[in-house]
Amino acid sequence: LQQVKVACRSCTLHELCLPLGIEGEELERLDRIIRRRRPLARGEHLFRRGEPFRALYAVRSGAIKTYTLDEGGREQVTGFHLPGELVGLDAIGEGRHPLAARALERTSVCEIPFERLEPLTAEIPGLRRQLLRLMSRELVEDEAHLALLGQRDAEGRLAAFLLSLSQRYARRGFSAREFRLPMSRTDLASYLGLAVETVSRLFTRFQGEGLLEAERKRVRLRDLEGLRALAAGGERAPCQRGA
Amino acid sequence: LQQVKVACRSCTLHELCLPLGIEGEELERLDRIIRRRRPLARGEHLFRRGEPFRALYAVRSGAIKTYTLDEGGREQVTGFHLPGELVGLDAIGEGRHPLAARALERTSVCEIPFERLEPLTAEIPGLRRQLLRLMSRELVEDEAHLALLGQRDAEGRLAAFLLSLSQRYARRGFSAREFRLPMSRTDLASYLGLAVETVSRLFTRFQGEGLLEAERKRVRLRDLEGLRALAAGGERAPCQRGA
DNA sequence: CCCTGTTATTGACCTTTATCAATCCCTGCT
DNA sequence: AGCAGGGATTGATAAAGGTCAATAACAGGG
Repeated sequence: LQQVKVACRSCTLHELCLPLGIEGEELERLDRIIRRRRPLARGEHLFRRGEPFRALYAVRSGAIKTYTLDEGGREQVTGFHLPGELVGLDAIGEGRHPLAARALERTSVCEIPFERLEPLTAEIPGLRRQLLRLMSRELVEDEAHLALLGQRDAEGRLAAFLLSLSQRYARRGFSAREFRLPMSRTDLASYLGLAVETVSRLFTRFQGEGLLEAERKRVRLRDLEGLRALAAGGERAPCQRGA
Repeated sequence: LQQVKVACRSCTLHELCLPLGIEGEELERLDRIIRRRRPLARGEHLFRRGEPFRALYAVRSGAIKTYTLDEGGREQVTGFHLPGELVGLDAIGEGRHPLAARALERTSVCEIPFERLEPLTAEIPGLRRQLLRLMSRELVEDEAHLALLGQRDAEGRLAAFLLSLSQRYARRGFSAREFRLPMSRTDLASYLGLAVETVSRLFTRFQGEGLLEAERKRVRLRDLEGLRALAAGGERAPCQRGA
Protein backbone atom coordinates (compact mmCIF):
# COMPACT_ATOMS: atom_id res chain seq x y z
CA LEU A 1 0.00 0.00 0.00
CA GLN A 2 2.69 2.45 0.92
CA GLN A 3 4.54 1.23 -2.14
CA VAL A 4 2.15 3.24 -4.26
CA LYS A 5 3.74 6.36 -2.93
CA VAL A 6 6.82 5.75 -5.01
CA ALA A 7 5.55 7.68 -7.98
CA CYS A 8 7.50 8.26 -11.16
CA ARG A 9 7.58 11.98 -10.46
CA SER A 10 9.58 11.46 -7.30
CA CYS A 11 11.75 8.67 -8.69
CA THR A 12 15.41 9.55 -9.05
CA LEU A 13 15.64 7.39 -12.15
CA HIS A 14 13.14 9.56 -13.94
CA GLU A 15 15.74 10.82 -16.37
CA LEU A 16 16.85 7.37 -17.48
CA CYS A 17 13.58 5.54 -17.56
CA LEU A 18 10.38 5.51 -19.53
CA PRO A 19 8.94 8.77 -18.13
CA LEU A 20 11.75 10.93 -19.53
CA GLY A 21 10.25 14.05 -21.04
CA ILE A 22 6.79 13.40 -19.72
CA GLU A 23 5.19 15.53 -17.03
CA GLY A 24 2.06 16.79 -15.42
CA GLU A 25 -1.18 15.04 -16.23
CA GLU A 26 0.44 12.76 -18.80
CA LEU A 27 2.92 11.49 -16.26
CA GLU A 28 0.12 10.74 -13.88
CA ARG A 29 -1.69 8.69 -16.47
CA LEU A 30 1.44 6.63 -17.01
CA ASP A 31 1.99 6.37 -13.31
CA ARG A 32 -1.47 4.94 -12.78
CA ILE A 33 -0.85 1.87 -14.93
CA ILE A 34 2.44 1.00 -13.23
CA ARG A 35 2.50 -1.59 -10.48
CA ARG A 36 5.21 -1.71 -7.86
CA ARG A 37 5.71 -5.28 -6.76
CA ARG A 38 7.40 -6.80 -3.80
CA PRO A 39 11.15 -6.96 -4.30
CA LEU A 40 12.67 -10.07 -5.85
CA ALA A 41 15.10 -12.04 -3.75
CA ARG A 42 18.53 -12.84 -5.14
CA GLY A 43 18.18 -15.62 -7.69
CA GLU A 44 14.43 -15.22 -8.10
CA HIS A 45 13.04 -15.18 -11.63
CA LEU A 46 11.25 -12.15 -13.01
CA PHE A 47 10.12 -14.35 -15.88
CA ARG A 48 11.27 -17.51 -17.58
CA ARG A 49 11.98 -18.27 -21.17
CA GLY A 50 8.84 -19.00 -23.18
CA GLU A 51 6.44 -17.40 -20.73
CA PRO A 52 3.70 -15.27 -22.28
CA PHE A 53 4.51 -11.60 -22.45
CA ARG A 54 2.37 -9.46 -20.17
CA ALA A 55 4.44 -6.53 -19.05
CA LEU A 56 7.66 -4.64 -19.36
CA TYR A 57 9.69 -4.17 -16.20
CA ALA A 58 11.75 -1.18 -15.16
CA VAL A 59 14.51 -1.94 -12.70
CA ARG A 60 14.21 0.34 -9.68
CA SER A 61 17.03 -1.02 -7.56
CA GLY A 62 19.29 -4.04 -7.73
CA ALA A 63 20.22 -5.79 -10.97
CA ILE A 64 18.73 -8.30 -13.40
CA LYS A 65 20.44 -10.69 -15.78
CA THR A 66 18.80 -12.05 -18.92
CA TYR A 67 19.91 -15.37 -20.38
CA THR A 68 19.04 -18.34 -22.57
CA LEU A 69 19.61 -22.00 -21.98
CA ASP A 70 20.78 -23.91 -25.01
CA GLU A 71 19.78 -27.53 -25.62
CA GLY A 72 22.75 -28.79 -23.65
CA GLY A 73 21.63 -26.80 -20.63
CA ARG A 74 24.43 -24.31 -20.83
CA GLU A 75 23.51 -20.78 -19.90
CA GLN A 76 24.34 -17.84 -22.14
CA VAL A 77 23.98 -14.49 -20.40
CA THR A 78 22.90 -11.83 -22.90
CA GLY A 79 22.62 -8.77 -20.71
CA PHE A 80 22.69 -7.11 -17.32
CA HIS A 81 20.07 -4.54 -16.43
CA LEU A 82 20.67 -1.75 -13.92
CA PRO A 83 18.24 0.67 -12.30
CA GLY A 84 16.36 2.76 -14.84
CA GLU A 85 16.57 0.16 -17.59
CA LEU A 86 13.69 -1.76 -19.11
CA VAL A 87 13.54 -5.54 -19.30
CA GLY A 88 11.34 -7.55 -21.62
CA LEU A 89 11.33 -5.42 -24.78
CA ASP A 90 12.36 -8.43 -26.83
CA ALA A 91 9.09 -10.18 -26.00
CA ILE A 92 6.84 -7.71 -27.81
CA GLY A 93 7.46 -9.29 -31.18
CA GLU A 94 6.23 -12.81 -30.54
CA GLY A 95 4.23 -12.34 -27.37
CA ARG A 96 6.57 -14.66 -25.46
CA HIS A 97 9.77 -14.04 -23.59
CA PRO A 98 12.70 -15.34 -25.64
CA LEU A 99 14.97 -15.04 -22.62
CA ALA A 100 14.69 -15.67 -18.90
CA ALA A 101 15.32 -12.86 -16.43
CA ARG A 102 16.45 -13.32 -12.86
CA ALA A 103 17.60 -11.09 -10.04
CA LEU A 104 21.33 -10.97 -9.29
CA GLU A 105 20.66 -9.48 -5.89
CA ARG A 106 17.66 -8.15 -4.01
CA THR A 107 15.89 -6.18 -6.73
CA SER A 108 12.75 -4.11 -7.06
CA VAL A 109 11.05 -3.47 -10.36
CA CYS A 110 8.11 -1.50 -11.67
CA GLU A 111 5.71 -3.59 -13.70
CA ILE A 112 4.24 -1.89 -16.75
CA PRO A 113 1.42 -3.96 -18.29
CA PHE A 114 1.94 -3.75 -22.03
CA GLU A 115 -1.75 -3.96 -22.87
CA ARG A 116 -2.24 -0.70 -21.06
CA LEU A 117 1.02 0.95 -22.07
CA GLU A 118 0.56 0.43 -25.79
CA PRO A 119 -2.66 2.41 -26.21
CA LEU A 120 -1.24 5.13 -24.01
CA THR A 121 1.57 5.68 -26.50
CA ALA A 122 -1.04 6.70 -29.05
CA GLU A 123 -2.08 9.60 -26.88
CA ILE A 124 1.21 10.65 -25.33
CA PRO A 125 3.76 11.51 -28.03
CA GLY A 126 6.58 11.83 -25.54
CA LEU A 127 5.92 8.36 -24.23
CA ARG A 128 5.77 6.90 -27.72
CA ARG A 129 9.09 8.44 -28.63
CA GLN A 130 10.76 7.43 -25.42
CA LEU A 131 9.69 3.82 -25.82
CA LEU A 132 11.15 3.77 -29.33
CA ARG A 133 14.31 5.44 -28.10
CA LEU A 134 14.83 2.90 -25.35
CA MET A 135 14.31 -0.03 -27.71
CA SER A 136 16.64 1.52 -30.23
CA ARG A 137 19.31 2.01 -27.58
CA GLU A 138 19.04 -1.59 -26.59
CA LEU A 139 19.74 -2.49 -30.20
CA VAL A 140 22.82 -0.29 -30.10
CA GLU A 141 23.99 -1.99 -26.93
CA ASP A 142 23.52 -5.43 -28.41
CA GLU A 143 25.46 -4.37 -31.47
CA ALA A 144 28.30 -3.13 -29.31
CA HIS A 145 28.27 -6.41 -27.42
CA LEU A 146 28.34 -8.27 -30.73
CA ALA A 147 31.34 -6.28 -31.91
CA LEU A 148 33.04 -7.07 -28.61
CA LEU A 149 32.56 -10.81 -28.98
CA GLY A 150 33.40 -10.72 -32.65
CA GLN A 151 36.69 -8.94 -32.63
CA ARG A 152 38.14 -8.40 -29.15
CA ASP A 153 40.41 -10.77 -27.33
CA ALA A 154 39.79 -11.74 -23.73
CA GLU A 155 41.49 -8.80 -22.07
CA GLY A 156 39.86 -6.33 -24.46
CA ARG A 157 36.46 -7.76 -23.58
CA LEU A 158 36.91 -7.49 -19.86
CA ALA A 159 38.41 -4.01 -20.08
CA ALA A 160 35.57 -2.79 -22.30
CA PHE A 161 33.01 -4.33 -20.01
CA LEU A 162 34.43 -2.72 -16.88
CA LEU A 163 34.56 0.67 -18.56
CA SER A 164 31.01 0.46 -19.80
CA LEU A 165 29.79 -0.63 -16.39
CA SER A 166 31.72 2.24 -14.87
CA GLN A 167 29.96 4.68 -17.18
CA ARG A 168 26.57 3.25 -16.42
CA TYR A 169 27.18 3.66 -12.70
CA ALA A 170 28.48 7.19 -13.21
CA ARG A 171 25.31 8.14 -15.06
CA ARG A 172 23.36 6.96 -12.03
CA GLY A 173 25.34 9.17 -9.70
CA PHE A 174 27.68 6.51 -8.35
CA SER A 175 31.43 6.46 -8.49
CA ALA A 176 32.90 5.64 -11.87
CA ARG A 177 36.07 4.27 -10.28
CA GLU A 178 34.80 2.10 -7.51
CA PHE A 179 31.77 -0.11 -7.55
CA ARG A 180 30.38 -3.52 -6.84
CA LEU A 181 29.95 -6.13 -9.56
CA PRO A 182 26.46 -7.50 -9.05
CA MET A 183 27.12 -10.67 -11.08
CA SER A 184 29.14 -13.79 -10.39
CA ARG A 185 32.32 -14.55 -12.29
CA THR A 186 30.42 -17.28 -14.06
CA ASP A 187 27.77 -14.87 -15.33
CA LEU A 188 30.42 -12.40 -16.34
CA ALA A 189 32.37 -15.06 -18.20
CA SER A 190 29.24 -16.19 -20.02
CA TYR A 191 28.39 -12.63 -20.99
CA LEU A 192 31.89 -12.10 -22.35
CA GLY A 193 32.01 -15.43 -24.14
CA LEU A 194 34.92 -16.69 -22.03
CA ALA A 195 35.63 -19.45 -19.53
CA VAL A 196 35.33 -18.57 -15.85
CA GLU A 197 38.96 -19.44 -15.33
CA THR A 198 40.00 -16.94 -18.00
CA VAL A 199 38.05 -14.15 -16.34
CA SER A 200 39.54 -15.01 -13.00
CA ARG A 201 43.07 -14.97 -14.42
CA LEU A 202 42.40 -11.64 -16.12
CA PHE A 203 41.36 -10.03 -12.84
CA THR A 204 44.57 -11.28 -11.29
CA ARG A 205 46.61 -10.03 -14.23
CA PHE A 206 44.95 -6.61 -14.35
CA GLN A 207 45.57 -6.28 -10.65
CA GLY A 208 49.21 -7.19 -11.10
CA GLU A 209 49.56 -4.56 -13.80
CA GLY A 210 48.10 -1.90 -11.55
CA LEU A 211 45.05 -1.40 -13.72
CA LEU A 212 42.62 -2.10 -10.92
CA GLU A 213 42.10 -3.55 -7.49
CA ALA A 214 39.64 -6.40 -7.26
CA GLU A 215 38.46 -7.86 -4.00
CA ARG A 216 35.81 -10.40 -4.74
CA LYS A 217 32.91 -8.34 -6.12
CA ARG A 218 34.33 -4.96 -5.22
CA VAL A 219 36.29 -3.33 -8.00
CA ARG A 220 38.34 -0.19 -8.00
CA LEU A 221 39.61 1.04 -11.35
CA ARG A 222 43.05 2.58 -10.92
CA ASP A 223 44.12 3.28 -14.49
CA LEU A 224 41.24 4.25 -16.73
CA GLU A 225 43.56 5.18 -19.59
CA GLY A 226 45.26 1.84 -19.46
CA LEU A 227 41.93 0.07 -19.50
CA ARG A 228 40.79 2.17 -22.45
CA ALA A 229 43.90 1.22 -24.35
CA LEU A 230 43.18 -2.46 -23.76
CA ALA A 231 39.52 -2.04 -24.64
CA ALA A 232 40.42 -0.33 -27.91
CA GLY A 233 42.68 -3.27 -28.58
CA GLY A 234 45.76 -1.93 -30.32
CA GLU A 235 46.45 -5.09 -32.29
CA ARG A 236 47.14 -4.06 -35.84
CA ALA A 237 49.90 -1.51 -36.13
CA PRO A 238 48.17 1.78 -36.78
CA CYS A 239 50.70 2.82 -39.42
CA GLN A 240 48.91 3.65 -42.64
CA ARG A 241 51.72 5.18 -44.63
CA GLY A 242 50.46 4.43 -48.08
CA ALA A 243 46.79 5.28 -48.36
CA LEU B 1 7.97 8.18 -62.01
CA GLN B 2 6.88 4.68 -62.81
CA GLN B 3 8.57 3.64 -59.61
CA VAL B 4 5.67 5.13 -57.72
CA LYS B 5 3.49 2.36 -59.06
CA VAL B 6 5.19 -0.10 -56.77
CA ALA B 7 2.75 0.43 -53.95
CA CYS B 8 2.83 -1.45 -50.67
CA ARG B 9 -0.52 -3.05 -51.50
CA SER B 10 0.93 -4.81 -54.50
CA CYS B 11 4.27 -5.62 -52.91
CA THR B 12 4.89 -9.30 -52.34
CA LEU B 13 6.79 -8.51 -49.16
CA HIS B 14 3.71 -7.01 -47.61
CA GLU B 15 3.44 -9.79 -45.08
CA LEU B 16 6.98 -9.39 -43.78
CA CYS B 17 7.35 -5.66 -43.84
CA LEU B 18 6.00 -2.63 -42.05
CA PRO B 19 2.52 -2.68 -43.65
CA LEU B 20 1.57 -6.05 -42.18
CA GLY B 21 -1.97 -5.87 -40.88
CA ILE B 22 -2.68 -2.48 -42.38
CA GLU B 23 -5.10 -2.00 -45.25
CA GLY B 24 -7.40 0.33 -47.10
CA GLU B 25 -7.14 4.01 -46.43
CA GLU B 26 -4.56 3.55 -43.68
CA LEU B 27 -2.26 1.67 -46.00
CA GLU B 28 -2.54 4.44 -48.53
CA ARG B 29 -1.53 7.02 -45.98
CA LEU B 30 1.57 4.99 -45.16
CA ASP B 31 2.26 4.44 -48.83
CA ARG B 32 2.22 8.16 -49.51
CA ILE B 33 5.15 8.91 -47.23
CA ILE B 34 7.34 6.17 -48.69
CA ARG B 35 9.91 7.04 -51.32
CA ARG B 36 11.24 4.48 -53.76
CA ARG B 37 14.77 5.42 -54.69
CA ARG B 38 17.01 4.34 -57.50
CA PRO B 39 18.61 0.99 -56.76
CA LEU B 40 21.97 0.90 -55.00
CA ALA B 41 24.88 -0.63 -56.86
CA ARG B 42 26.89 -3.39 -55.23
CA GLY B 43 29.15 -1.85 -52.61
CA GLU B 44 27.27 1.44 -52.44
CA HIS B 45 26.48 2.85 -49.00
CA LEU B 46 22.91 3.33 -47.85
CA PHE B 47 24.31 5.38 -44.99
CA ARG B 48 27.56 5.64 -43.09
CA ARG B 49 28.34 5.46 -39.44
CA GLY B 50 27.65 8.72 -37.61
CA GLU B 51 25.35 10.18 -40.27
CA PRO B 52 22.24 11.89 -38.95
CA PHE B 53 19.18 9.69 -38.88
CA ARG B 54 16.50 10.70 -41.35
CA ALA B 55 14.71 7.59 -42.47
CA LEU B 56 14.23 3.90 -42.03
CA TYR B 57 14.80 1.71 -45.06
CA ALA B 58 12.93 -1.40 -46.08
CA VAL B 59 14.86 -3.74 -48.34
CA ARG B 60 12.83 -4.50 -51.46
CA SER B 61 15.32 -6.65 -53.35
CA GLY B 62 18.98 -7.49 -52.93
CA ALA B 63 20.76 -7.50 -49.57
CA ILE B 64 22.34 -5.04 -47.14
CA LYS B 65 25.05 -5.54 -44.58
CA THR B 66 25.47 -3.37 -41.50
CA TYR B 67 28.87 -2.99 -39.86
CA THR B 68 31.11 -0.92 -37.61
CA LEU B 69 34.74 -0.01 -38.00
CA ASP B 70 36.76 -0.20 -34.82
CA GLU B 71 39.62 2.19 -34.12
CA GLY B 72 42.09 -0.08 -35.86
CA GLY B 73 40.00 0.04 -39.03
CA ARG B 74 38.83 -3.53 -38.79
CA GLU B 75 35.29 -4.13 -39.90
CA GLN B 76 32.80 -5.97 -37.74
CA VAL B 77 29.69 -7.06 -39.62
CA THR B 78 26.68 -7.04 -37.29
CA GLY B 79 23.89 -8.09 -39.60
CA PHE B 80 22.59 -8.98 -43.04
CA HIS B 81 19.23 -7.63 -44.19
CA LEU B 82 17.07 -9.40 -46.74
CA PRO B 83 13.96 -8.23 -48.61
CA GLY B 84 11.16 -7.22 -46.27
CA GLU B 85 13.48 -6.26 -43.42
CA LEU B 86 14.00 -2.79 -42.00
CA VAL B 87 17.40 -1.14 -41.68
CA GLY B 88 18.23 1.78 -39.43
CA LEU B 89 16.09 1.07 -36.36
CA ASP B 90 19.14 1.41 -34.15
CA ALA B 91 19.49 5.08 -35.10
CA ILE B 92 16.22 6.22 -33.53
CA GLY B 93 17.72 6.43 -30.07
CA GLU B 94 20.50 8.92 -30.65
CA GLY B 95 19.45 10.43 -33.97
CA ARG B 96 22.62 9.15 -35.64
CA HIS B 97 23.44 5.88 -37.34
CA PRO B 98 25.66 3.83 -35.06
CA LEU B 99 26.47 1.48 -37.94
CA ALA B 100 27.16 1.85 -41.64
CA ALA B 101 24.98 0.05 -44.16
CA ARG B 102 26.05 -0.96 -47.65
CA ALA B 103 24.63 -3.03 -50.47
CA LEU B 104 26.05 -6.52 -51.00
CA GLU B 105 24.60 -6.64 -54.50
CA ARG B 106 22.30 -4.50 -56.59
CA THR B 107 19.65 -3.56 -54.05
CA SER B 108 16.48 -1.50 -53.99
CA VAL B 109 15.03 -0.05 -50.84
CA CYS B 110 11.98 1.91 -49.78
CA GLU B 111 12.83 5.02 -47.83
CA ILE B 112 10.52 5.81 -44.92
CA PRO B 113 11.19 9.28 -43.49
CA PHE B 114 10.99 8.89 -39.75
CA GLU B 115 9.68 12.38 -39.13
CA ARG B 116 6.59 11.47 -41.08
CA LEU B 117 6.31 7.86 -39.94
CA GLU B 118 6.40 8.63 -36.24
CA PRO B 119 3.27 10.83 -36.10
CA LEU B 120 1.48 8.34 -38.30
CA THR B 121 1.95 5.65 -35.68
CA ALA B 122 -0.18 7.72 -33.32
CA GLU B 123 -3.12 7.43 -35.67
CA ILE B 124 -2.70 3.94 -37.05
CA PRO B 125 -2.62 1.38 -34.23
CA GLY B 126 -1.64 -1.45 -36.56
CA LEU B 127 1.36 0.50 -37.76
CA ARG B 128 2.41 1.36 -34.24
CA ARG B 129 2.26 -2.24 -33.18
CA GLN B 130 4.06 -3.52 -36.25
CA LEU B 131 6.91 -1.07 -35.78
CA LEU B 132 7.34 -2.24 -32.19
CA ARG B 133 7.12 -5.86 -33.29
CA LEU B 134 9.82 -5.43 -35.91
CA MET B 135 12.16 -3.69 -33.47
CA SER B 136 11.51 -6.34 -30.88
CA ARG B 137 12.28 -9.10 -33.38
CA GLU B 138 15.54 -7.45 -34.24
CA LEU B 139 16.42 -7.57 -30.56
CA VAL B 140 15.64 -11.28 -30.57
CA GLU B 141 17.86 -11.80 -33.60
CA ASP B 142 20.73 -9.95 -32.01
CA GLU B 143 20.33 -12.02 -28.88
CA ALA B 144 20.47 -15.22 -30.90
CA HIS B 145 23.57 -13.94 -32.66
CA LEU B 146 25.10 -13.13 -29.29
CA ALA B 147 24.40 -16.62 -28.01
CA LEU B 148 26.01 -17.98 -31.14
CA LEU B 149 29.23 -16.03 -30.66
CA GLY B 150 29.25 -16.68 -26.96
CA GLN B 151 28.92 -20.41 -26.85
CA ARG B 152 29.24 -22.09 -30.23
CA ASP B 153 32.43 -23.30 -31.82
CA ALA B 154 33.29 -22.50 -35.42
CA GLU B 155 31.34 -25.30 -37.07
CA GLY B 156 28.30 -24.69 -34.87
CA ARG B 157 28.30 -21.06 -35.89
CA LEU B 158 28.45 -21.73 -39.60
CA ALA B 159 25.83 -24.48 -39.41
CA ALA B 160 23.47 -22.27 -37.42
CA PHE B 161 23.99 -19.41 -39.80
CA LEU B 162 23.25 -21.49 -42.89
CA LEU B 163 20.11 -22.89 -41.32
CA SER B 164 18.81 -19.51 -40.30
CA LEU B 165 19.52 -18.10 -43.75
CA SER B 166 17.74 -21.07 -45.24
CA GLN B 167 14.68 -20.34 -43.13
CA ARG B 168 14.68 -16.70 -44.05
CA TYR B 169 14.74 -17.58 -47.73
CA ALA B 170 12.01 -20.16 -47.27
CA ARG B 171 9.77 -17.56 -45.65
CA ARG B 172 10.25 -15.44 -48.74
CA GLY B 173 9.14 -18.23 -51.04
CA PHE B 174 12.57 -19.37 -52.14
CA SER B 175 14.11 -22.78 -51.76
CA ALA B 176 15.25 -23.65 -48.27
CA ARG B 177 17.84 -26.09 -49.60
CA GLU B 178 19.50 -24.18 -52.37
CA PHE B 179 20.32 -20.51 -52.45
CA ARG B 180 22.94 -17.92 -53.11
CA LEU B 181 25.00 -16.35 -50.35
CA PRO B 182 24.90 -12.63 -51.03
CA MET B 183 27.94 -11.90 -48.88
CA SER B 184 31.65 -12.53 -49.31
CA ARG B 185 33.51 -15.06 -47.19
CA THR B 186 35.16 -12.13 -45.45
CA ASP B 187 31.83 -10.62 -44.43
CA LEU B 188 30.56 -13.98 -43.35
CA ALA B 189 33.67 -14.61 -41.28
CA SER B 190 33.36 -11.23 -39.62
CA TYR B 191 29.69 -11.82 -38.83
CA LEU B 192 30.54 -15.18 -37.27
CA GLY B 193 33.51 -13.87 -35.37
CA LEU B 194 35.95 -16.14 -37.23
CA ALA B 195 38.90 -15.78 -39.59
CA VAL B 196 38.19 -16.03 -43.31
CA GLU B 197 40.44 -19.04 -43.56
CA THR B 198 38.44 -20.86 -40.93
CA VAL B 199 35.19 -20.27 -42.79
CA SER B 200 36.76 -21.44 -46.01
CA ARG B 201 38.03 -24.61 -44.37
CA LEU B 202 34.64 -25.26 -42.84
CA PHE B 203 32.94 -25.11 -46.23
CA THR B 204 35.45 -27.60 -47.53
CA ARG B 205 34.95 -29.84 -44.54
CA PHE B 206 31.15 -29.69 -44.62
CA GLN B 207 31.27 -30.55 -48.29
CA GLY B 208 33.54 -33.50 -47.60
CA GLU B 209 31.13 -34.75 -44.96
CA GLY B 210 28.22 -34.58 -47.38
CA LEU B 211 26.44 -31.88 -45.41
CA LEU B 212 26.27 -29.49 -48.33
CA GLU B 213 27.59 -28.59 -51.73
CA ALA B 214 29.22 -25.22 -52.04
CA GLU B 215 30.26 -23.71 -55.31
CA ARG B 216 31.51 -20.24 -54.63
CA LYS B 217 28.41 -18.34 -53.51
CA ARG B 218 25.89 -21.02 -54.44
CA VAL B 219 25.03 -23.35 -51.60
CA ARG B 220 22.96 -26.49 -51.58
CA LEU B 221 22.16 -27.97 -48.20
CA ARG B 222 22.15 -31.76 -48.47
CA ASP B 223 21.74 -32.87 -44.88
CA LEU B 224 19.59 -30.53 -42.85
CA GLU B 225 19.49 -32.90 -39.91
CA GLY B 226 23.24 -33.11 -39.79
CA LEU B 227 23.53 -29.36 -39.90
CA ARG B 228 20.99 -29.03 -37.11
CA ALA B 229 22.99 -31.41 -34.99
CA LEU B 230 26.09 -29.31 -35.51
CA ALA B 231 24.21 -26.08 -34.87
CA ALA B 232 22.81 -27.45 -31.62
CA GLY B 233 26.37 -28.31 -30.69
CA GLY B 234 26.25 -31.65 -28.89
CA GLU B 235 29.26 -30.97 -26.74
CA ARG B 236 28.30 -31.84 -23.22
CA ALA B 237 26.97 -35.36 -22.93
CA PRO B 238 23.21 -35.02 -22.53
CA CYS B 239 23.07 -37.66 -19.77
CA GLN B 240 21.39 -36.19 -16.72
CA ARG B 241 20.94 -39.29 -14.62
CA GLY B 242 20.90 -37.68 -11.25
CA ALA B 243 18.56 -34.70 -11.28
C1' DC C 1 29.72 -20.22 15.70
C1' DC C 2 30.82 -23.93 12.97
C1' DC C 3 29.81 -26.55 8.89
C1' DT C 4 28.86 -27.29 4.18
C1' DG C 5 28.01 -26.24 -0.45
C1' DT C 6 28.88 -22.81 -3.71
C1' DT C 7 32.05 -19.56 -5.96
C1' DA C 8 36.68 -18.09 -7.01
C1' DT C 9 41.47 -18.85 -7.86
C1' DT C 10 45.51 -21.20 -9.53
C1' DG C 11 48.16 -24.62 -12.23
C1' DA C 12 49.10 -27.99 -16.07
C1' DC C 13 47.97 -29.34 -20.41
C1' DC C 14 45.94 -29.49 -24.91
C1' DT C 15 42.59 -28.18 -28.56
C1' DT C 16 40.86 -24.84 -31.46
C1' DT C 17 41.38 -21.37 -34.33
C1' DA C 18 44.10 -17.20 -35.64
C1' DT C 19 48.13 -15.87 -38.38
C1' DC C 20 51.30 -15.88 -41.96
C1' DA C 21 52.29 -17.18 -46.58
C1' DA C 22 51.63 -18.95 -51.08
C1' DT C 23 48.69 -20.16 -54.80
C1' DC C 24 44.56 -20.42 -57.35
C1' DC C 25 40.57 -18.81 -59.54
C1' DC C 26 36.90 -16.05 -60.71
C1' DT C 27 34.89 -11.42 -62.15
C1' DG C 28 34.93 -7.43 -64.17
C1' DC C 29 37.20 -4.20 -67.12
C1' DT C 30 39.40 -2.45 -71.26
C1' DA D 1 39.61 -12.06 -75.45
C1' DG D 2 43.13 -11.04 -72.32
C1' DC D 3 44.60 -9.20 -68.09
C1' DA D 4 44.57 -7.34 -63.54
C1' DG D 5 43.23 -7.74 -58.96
C1' DG D 6 40.39 -8.96 -55.36
C1' DG D 7 38.38 -13.08 -53.28
C1' DA D 8 38.89 -17.86 -52.02
C1' DT D 9 41.42 -21.86 -50.86
C1' DT D 10 45.08 -24.57 -48.83
C1' DG D 11 49.11 -25.50 -45.84
C1' DA D 12 52.28 -24.76 -41.84
C1' DT D 13 52.86 -22.78 -37.39
C1' DA D 14 51.87 -20.67 -33.02
C1' DA D 15 49.31 -18.58 -29.53
C1' DA D 16 45.17 -17.71 -27.09
C1' DG D 17 42.13 -19.52 -24.36
C1' DG D 18 39.39 -23.81 -23.08
C1' DT D 19 39.30 -27.97 -20.18
C1' DC D 20 40.44 -30.74 -16.29
C1' DA D 21 41.77 -30.90 -11.61
C1' DA D 22 42.86 -29.36 -7.11
C1' DT D 23 42.62 -25.98 -3.63
C1' DA D 24 41.05 -21.86 -1.30
C1' DA D 25 37.80 -18.50 0.30
C1' DC D 26 33.22 -17.24 1.27
C1' DA D 27 28.40 -17.01 2.66
C1' DG D 28 24.39 -18.76 4.29
C1' DG D 29 22.00 -21.81 7.41
C1' DG D 30 21.38 -24.66 11.30
